[in-house]
Amino acid sequence: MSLRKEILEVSRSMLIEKGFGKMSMRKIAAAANVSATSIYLHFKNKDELLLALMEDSIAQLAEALSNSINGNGDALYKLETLADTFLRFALERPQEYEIIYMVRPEEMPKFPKDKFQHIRKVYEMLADIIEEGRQQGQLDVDDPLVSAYTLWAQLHGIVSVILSRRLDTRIARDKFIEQAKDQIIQGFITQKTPV
Amino acid sequence: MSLRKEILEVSRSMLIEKGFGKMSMRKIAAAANVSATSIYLHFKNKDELLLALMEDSIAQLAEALSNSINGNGDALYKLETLADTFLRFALERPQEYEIIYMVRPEEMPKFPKDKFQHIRKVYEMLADIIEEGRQQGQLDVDDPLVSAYTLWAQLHGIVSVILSRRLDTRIARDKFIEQAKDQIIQGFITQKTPV
Amino acid sequence: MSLRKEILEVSRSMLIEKGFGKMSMRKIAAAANVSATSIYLHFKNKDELLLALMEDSIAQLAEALSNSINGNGDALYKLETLADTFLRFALERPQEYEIIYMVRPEEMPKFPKDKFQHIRKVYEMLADIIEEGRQQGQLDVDDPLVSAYTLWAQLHGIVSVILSRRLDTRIARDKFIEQAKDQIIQGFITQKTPV
Amino acid sequence: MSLRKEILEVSRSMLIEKGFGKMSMRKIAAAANVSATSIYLHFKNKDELLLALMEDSIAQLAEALSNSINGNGDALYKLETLADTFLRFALERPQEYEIIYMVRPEEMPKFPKDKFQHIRKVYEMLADIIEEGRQQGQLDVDDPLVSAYTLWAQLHGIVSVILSRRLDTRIARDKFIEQAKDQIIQGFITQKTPV
DNA sequence: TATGAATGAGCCTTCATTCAT
DNA sequence: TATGAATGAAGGCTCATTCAT
Repeated sequence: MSLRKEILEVSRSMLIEKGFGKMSMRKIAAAANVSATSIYLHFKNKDELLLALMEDSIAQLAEALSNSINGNGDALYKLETLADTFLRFALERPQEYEIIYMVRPEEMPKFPKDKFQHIRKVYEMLADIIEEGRQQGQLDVDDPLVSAYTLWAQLHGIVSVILSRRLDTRIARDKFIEQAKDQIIQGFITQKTPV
Repeated sequence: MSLRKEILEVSRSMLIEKGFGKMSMRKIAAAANVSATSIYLHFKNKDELLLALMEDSIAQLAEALSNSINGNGDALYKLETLADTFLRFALERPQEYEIIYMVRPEEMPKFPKDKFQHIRKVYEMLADIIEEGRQQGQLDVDDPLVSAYTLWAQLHGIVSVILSRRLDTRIARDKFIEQAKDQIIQGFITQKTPV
Repeated sequence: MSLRKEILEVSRSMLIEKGFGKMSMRKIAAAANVSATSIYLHFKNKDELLLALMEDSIAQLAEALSNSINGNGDALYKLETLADTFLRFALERPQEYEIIYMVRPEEMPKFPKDKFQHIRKVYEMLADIIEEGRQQGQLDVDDPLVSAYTLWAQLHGIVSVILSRRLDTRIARDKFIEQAKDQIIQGFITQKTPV
Repeated sequence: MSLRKEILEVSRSMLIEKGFGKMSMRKIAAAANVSATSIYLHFKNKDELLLALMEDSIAQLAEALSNSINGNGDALYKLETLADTFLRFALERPQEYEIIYMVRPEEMPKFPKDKFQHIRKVYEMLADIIEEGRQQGQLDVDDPLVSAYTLWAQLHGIVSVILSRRLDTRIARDKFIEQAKDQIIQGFITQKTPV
């Protein structure tokens, strides 16, 4: 494996296990069995390394979502599939997922916007499907792009509560996820007789 | 103002602005115009300081939510009010809100569980209202406590996307919030003719 | 118990258990359930506190030695008794004993010489007994005062090896002590036929 | 000179002059004209630095003792030579010597036992010589290994009193040493007519 | 592409001591 | 006699980064 990849992999684990503050160049170097200096041959500095990790994670999530809808089914079915995929990705590969949200907002400006094009594409894919559902009368939404964001946000909320371990110990994780997913989707569906 | 309060206030800003890792006792001391040592007269160490901040924030959110429903209205109305209050609190006082989620999960064990009783009470209040709505046939939920958590989680997702500045610049914040809120509530409502 | 005594007692334990470096005024205060400031009402500073501890210990050792020889027996017997007492005191009350040697030499000048008069008296008592033995032909020594110091020094060596845990684990402590004591005394005794 | 050696040398002085507690990494760095950080390139931490100093000192003492007996003479002569060498080493190079006893017993467990093998070898050399003297009828000892330890302990006592400046100002240092040495050796010698 | 040596800045924390009460 | 609040100094240590090789 190339050193670059090795560094990324080691960093990813460390980032998740110890948090950004305790992910140190030294420790990464030690874990990758190279000198600390060597990291700088591949990444300009710690921020760039983090950015590379983010890009990677975003790309993977995007790919997972894309792959999961292979043309089959109507808009609602696709939406459910996407929600499923999103939740599964986030919960099965928390490392990848969490990194996307790891950069603190006030540090975001440091990160070049064009790196987030990938994620925009995902939103647009979501918006397209929602728009499709709207036209078919299945979904009751106002603005599809906004809805894409609300959908993602709600799913992120579910994931976030679990990954940050704020879920009550009295509550079964799977039940929580199922119920949440149903409610979220329900919020998008056209009601026959509006309340 | 007491030094203790001054420290808490200064820390709170710093915690939000720079994150826990970069919130340093020295900087807090400097900002509060006291010696670094003095902080230790009021807080045993950095962790305890963070804990005090968390407790504070949780208490304030709990109070805001409690105050907002003053007996008026039916369950659905109360639920909408609570969602409103939650979002307003989080977005108007992001400092208070964010601190609640600032402790990274892997560091959670450091923090005594009993400090989170406060937050449990909030969940139980939510659950009670949801149960009330269920009995009145307004809300269609399975397990009220679980629903309390899914509600909170979805609201948190909305807040989280905004505060972490992941919202697309093309999207109007207010529109996003309104639409999100409607969808979330919609997910709880009993459908006349189930789809 | 007077606070002064309480402080002394607490300090003594702490001094032995943690060493001078880690015996802190704060910790002493905490252990004695008083404020750190209060210590300064009884002792000018940390050095004075240590000095008080030393004086105390020296006085106790001196007393133990004095008491042990109550006129009975000849000089050799007295010498053996003193050696016994010395070793027993040091090994049974290592706290008291070690403090006597705890002040580092380069810090000795800080400590007023007249505080060590007590210990001089002990040496003089030893010298007197040795002189008595010399006159009776039992002991073969050159200068009694010098001999008092060599005796003490050798005994101290034995104690020191034990207390500093440098004794080989293969060696039985009691055997070591017995053999050492015999050899030391033997070094003082007049040989019938000098070698 | 290599920085490692420079650090060791500077530390050694500081350790003796100020004691372990007041020997600070920063001060060592300053005295060696390097940054404090640089020390950590050569020694993992303060304890390891102390350990390196100890090992060094032990090795040097062991070597001095080994070298001093070059096969010549009988056991008694060798024993006297060793005592001489021991005392001279300790008093001429007090820094090297004192470090051997500088680690406080309660901190000993931190230090790996196998580092003290060197010193065991010295004891065994002593024991061999004593055993030789016993077989030749020159020395009257019970257990040679125990005797090796008592010999060392007695010599250490002499050194200790001098280095810790507890020797009475009325007493000539050289006289004290000579007399002590004679008495110690005397304690080992077979008495023609036992008393 | 890789490294060892080096560093300045910064970290959390503890300390002995003082001062006003 | 006692204290709570405060502090300057210092401690061990880790960090991201650079430079010469």
